[in-house]
Amino acid sequence: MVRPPCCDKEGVKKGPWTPEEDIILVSYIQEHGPGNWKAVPTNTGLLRCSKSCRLRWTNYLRPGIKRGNFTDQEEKMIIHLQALLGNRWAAIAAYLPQRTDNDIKNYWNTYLKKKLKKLETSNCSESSLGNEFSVSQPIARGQWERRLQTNIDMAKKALSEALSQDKSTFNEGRAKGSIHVESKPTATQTQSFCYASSADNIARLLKGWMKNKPKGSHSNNNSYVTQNSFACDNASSEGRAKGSISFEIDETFESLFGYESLESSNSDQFSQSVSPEVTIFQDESKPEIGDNEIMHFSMLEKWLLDDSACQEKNSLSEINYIF
DNA sequence: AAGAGGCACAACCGCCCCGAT
DNA sequence: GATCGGGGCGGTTGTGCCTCT
Repeated sequence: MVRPPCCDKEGVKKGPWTPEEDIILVSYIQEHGPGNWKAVPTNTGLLRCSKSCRLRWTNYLRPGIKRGNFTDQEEKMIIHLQALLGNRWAAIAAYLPQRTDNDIKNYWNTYLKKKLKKLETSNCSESSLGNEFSVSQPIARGQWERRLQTNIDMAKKALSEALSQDKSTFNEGRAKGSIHVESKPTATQTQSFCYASSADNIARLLKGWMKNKPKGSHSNNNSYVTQNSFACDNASSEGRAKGSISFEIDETFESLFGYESLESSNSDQFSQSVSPEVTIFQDESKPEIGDNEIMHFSMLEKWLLDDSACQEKNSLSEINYIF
């Protein structure tokens, strides 16, 4: 028996999300928390299927997401982890806080895969890419995996400990679903911060949208797209002068979400500034990461990078394992 | 200036897993 | 234990932008 689609094909809107839709979705999630996606289109009036709503949230609207501009370290981690784990993007994303599996997947498919293939073909001439990737000693794959597993086990253990502590300290104020907080902010604190963090993402989208808008889009026109806005704004948000348009939008969102300033909308700053006090969304963005977990991930990352430093020469042989 | 081709990325599709009943 | 449904995941597609000729 063929399973029916998650929603009716008719009356379901497809294609790029509009800022208006984003706002509706975020507002709803602010109020009800993520989860129960089936109910989202019904309760919000969005003409989107539940799955589309979930993806939009998890990949783009969720707070604390960093987009574009992969660093060298991240790139190396992706290469290592892909060699280790294969195309298990969700697993890889778990090691790269603030990155989504979709983002990593896209980055791999559009850039890294080609880069590595180039490397592979040019590798005959050895060291064509400096010392970054070259084949010399065969890697002790089993050892590598054992070390990874050990760290994963440690992380899991830390997580379960953290969670058990949470349960003892966290109480009824919790919304349904997967939401939980580590410390217990006041309702006002939580509420306003959640708005801020999500509004932040949307504001960045809108700013990017407004940049593109003069090309002929109107506010009621659905032809606009929101892509690239994060990357652009991450790069440009700091030290940016307030133009009239962005200022208007800021004001709009300030009034709409009660958010003080959107000008500090750098993801890194965001995560740094909030990491000790985890909000429901912060937590939801990486459900399995607690403070201890973060510590272990940092450790793991350090280990990966340290390891990459001494084993980069071997990475191609790992990569060849995949190709 | 215009068209072709490539690139980047958001979003969709279909399968699978897992918890609830 | 079987069935159902929601959600997660990976693969793929569609589309706008950019660069080259």
